[in-house]
Amino acid sequence: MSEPSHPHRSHTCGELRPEHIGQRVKLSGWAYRVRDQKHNVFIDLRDHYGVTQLTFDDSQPELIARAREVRPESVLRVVGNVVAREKPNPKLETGEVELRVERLEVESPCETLPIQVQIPKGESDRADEEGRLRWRFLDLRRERLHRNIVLRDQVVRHMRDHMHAEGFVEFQTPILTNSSPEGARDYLVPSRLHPGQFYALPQAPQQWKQMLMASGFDKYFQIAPCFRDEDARADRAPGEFYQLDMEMAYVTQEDVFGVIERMYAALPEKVQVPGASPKRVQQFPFPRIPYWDAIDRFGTDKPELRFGLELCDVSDLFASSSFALFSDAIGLGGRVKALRIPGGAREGKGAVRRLEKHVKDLGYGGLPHLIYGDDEVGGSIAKQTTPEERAGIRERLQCASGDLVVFGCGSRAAAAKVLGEVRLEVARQRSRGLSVREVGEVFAKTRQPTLRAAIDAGGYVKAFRISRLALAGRDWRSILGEEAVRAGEDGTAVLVSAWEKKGPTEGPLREALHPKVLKTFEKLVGCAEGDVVAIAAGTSEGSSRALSELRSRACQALDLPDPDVLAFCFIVDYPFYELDEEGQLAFSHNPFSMPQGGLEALETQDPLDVLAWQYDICCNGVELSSGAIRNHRPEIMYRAFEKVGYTREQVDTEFGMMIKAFKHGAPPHGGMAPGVDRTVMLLLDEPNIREVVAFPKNQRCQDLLAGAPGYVYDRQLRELGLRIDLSAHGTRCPHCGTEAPPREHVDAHGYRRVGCDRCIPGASEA
RNA sequence: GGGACCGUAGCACAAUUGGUUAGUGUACCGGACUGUCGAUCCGGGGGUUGCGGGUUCGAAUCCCGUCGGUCUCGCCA
Repeated sequence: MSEPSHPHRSHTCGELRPEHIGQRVKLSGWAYRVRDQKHNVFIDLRDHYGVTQLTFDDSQPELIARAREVRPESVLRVVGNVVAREKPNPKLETGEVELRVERLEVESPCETLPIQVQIPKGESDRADEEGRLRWRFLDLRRERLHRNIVLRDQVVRHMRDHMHAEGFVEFQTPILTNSSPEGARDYLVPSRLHPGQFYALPQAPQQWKQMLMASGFDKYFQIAPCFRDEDARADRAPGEFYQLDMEMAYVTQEDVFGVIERMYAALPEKVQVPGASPKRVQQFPFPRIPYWDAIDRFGTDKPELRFGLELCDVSDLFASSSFALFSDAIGLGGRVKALRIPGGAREGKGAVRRLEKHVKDLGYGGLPHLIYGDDEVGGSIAKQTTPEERAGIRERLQCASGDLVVFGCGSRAAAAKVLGEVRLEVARQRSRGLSVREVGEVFAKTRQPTLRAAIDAGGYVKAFRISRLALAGRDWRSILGEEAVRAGEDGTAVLVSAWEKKGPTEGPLREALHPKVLKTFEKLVGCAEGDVVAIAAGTSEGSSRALSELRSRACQALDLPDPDVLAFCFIVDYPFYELDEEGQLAFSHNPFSMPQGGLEALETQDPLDVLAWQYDICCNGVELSSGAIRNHRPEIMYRAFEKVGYTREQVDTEFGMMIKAFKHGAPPHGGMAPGVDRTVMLLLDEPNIREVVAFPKNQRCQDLLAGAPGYVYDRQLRELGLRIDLSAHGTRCPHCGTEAPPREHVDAHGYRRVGCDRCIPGASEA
């Protein structure tokens, strides 16, 4: 048989199927797992496309000897024959065949791995954040991260396709530009040709897209890098991130919403996460919620709409109350708001304390609450309130026995905000366990017949847990469906059981779960007494789909956020101004948005009542973007800025480019800029933005792989006319923290560095 | 800049809550094994418990400082 002629491969590692049996093929890839049985050696060869099992036997002693020497993550090139497997592996796409190797070359051997690409049993792929960043190219080989980056491409591609299909033109705008009017700190780039002057990296291409509108391009978009020197969050990358930046001329905000909601509504079907349950959009068109409505109902301007538990205004019940905390707040023009947590009292005193601790950790004073029993009412403010007031609350909120009612008071926003935090915390606590986990290991040897058949055919067992569903006196069987054992149409088996101290109550799951592995399972899934647990076995997709269906049913019945649902909304009618900490009038959002009512509103209304054509898009409690219909009228802009203390001259100098453009025929225009990274996080259920970025920075904005930021050569600084002066940065060495004033040094390589004498040895003083 | 939690072998985690020689898994090295597939079994090497100081007869454990990590408030569209 002739050898495949391509120097590296004839097929990929995800390609071989039974129809290739008998062919002679060449594969290249990484040695993923090596299973050495001396007389038989198996190597799983992995590339971007999949995994193929290579086999070696002792008919060729020299070959198998070399196969046994192969170290994980070495790059191999092999030639061999595709044969059918004696025992297929349903977990691999190529699992029906294997490659009987006849030639093996180690193209690029791998040293001992600093982090393992194959995740060891019982370990998390999230462990050792620093090591992951330092060895990012290895981390990126791991299944989940590799998959995330590929899915990110699908998201970005969908965004591009959608925007083009809607008639938008893609642009690239300057990266070296000047400081823009957004509020964050700038990254500055010193200019060599103009010593002492600086470029700024764009915080967003805001000014440029408005220039393009003034230039007549009508519909602009860009997958735009944005640079902001601000501190990180779990969902906010430090330094840089990407937005789908878009802007349109001659539009209302509804025109902008249409483009964006069509893009997001189509996204879940364009991006399928392998092995995960599909996402669906809760409501289309997306609800438009006025800013103050969102605050009043959810206590936040980024409401989580996947479950109810809305806040209720009870100010009228306490207007003349003898309970001073509430009546004083109302007397000062504020509100008293209440949130009913159904069954909240049945979850024990610990649950109330946890909620109280949560709000205290966030800086609130405490959490006044009432506990409604069959007849009596308890709780922290039971003694300070009258029976009439407590009955009024019971009636207003339709309280049942076992409900917990928590209160917030203060200004309209403050009263709602604390309850908004409680609302989210309740949902967080109650939805613990809802995420689907792979638990195949526990059931590897089960003899439960339905499960056994499904595992053998599909290879996967997954599980989720509903916290305390069986405790709350609810009929969990009717919520989830009658039978404890089900076989789905595609051969997927589903087992459901409530949980007691000793384990599952239902026979089938008890039978499937060997007593020896019960503890392992309980630890893995987090089962506790009163929980209800569902497991499904079959293919990766089949088991996910079956569980997803069950879970959605439970979430609906229990008022929990369904992990498979995307609840988008637009928040509209933001206030144009607000008062800052010193009580001064300030722009509440973007100073370049158009006030509703235009110049007349600015002249005649109380500034705090003026609304802006300013909006946000949120999903599942996460802000994806804000945007606005812009203010393209210089006279309105001067007046708007005047109110916050800017003179005409200041506006002209600071925003010269914009004002100039708007004085030469600018179209009405508006847009928004949804975050690309956050969109991907949402779709992939990733809790941290680093999981969807190929080369992220750590919290302190360092790239541990590239070693950025770093010192530069002394001559570079001289060319730029710069000196380093750390006198305003304390008297500690930035490396070791010792109390030794850092000094500038030029080290042996010519780098200009800062540190104490101990940290930069051998350096000569600059 | 503030707060919370964390830091033990390359990596993940233990250490009966202050008590003998700091353990287990994985990775690494060696051995056994003819169909494995997260292989299994046996053996071996590997530790300044982040660093500095303090309390104590005795510190991985308690206290202070510091460095590093994650989350969070401030900040941020």
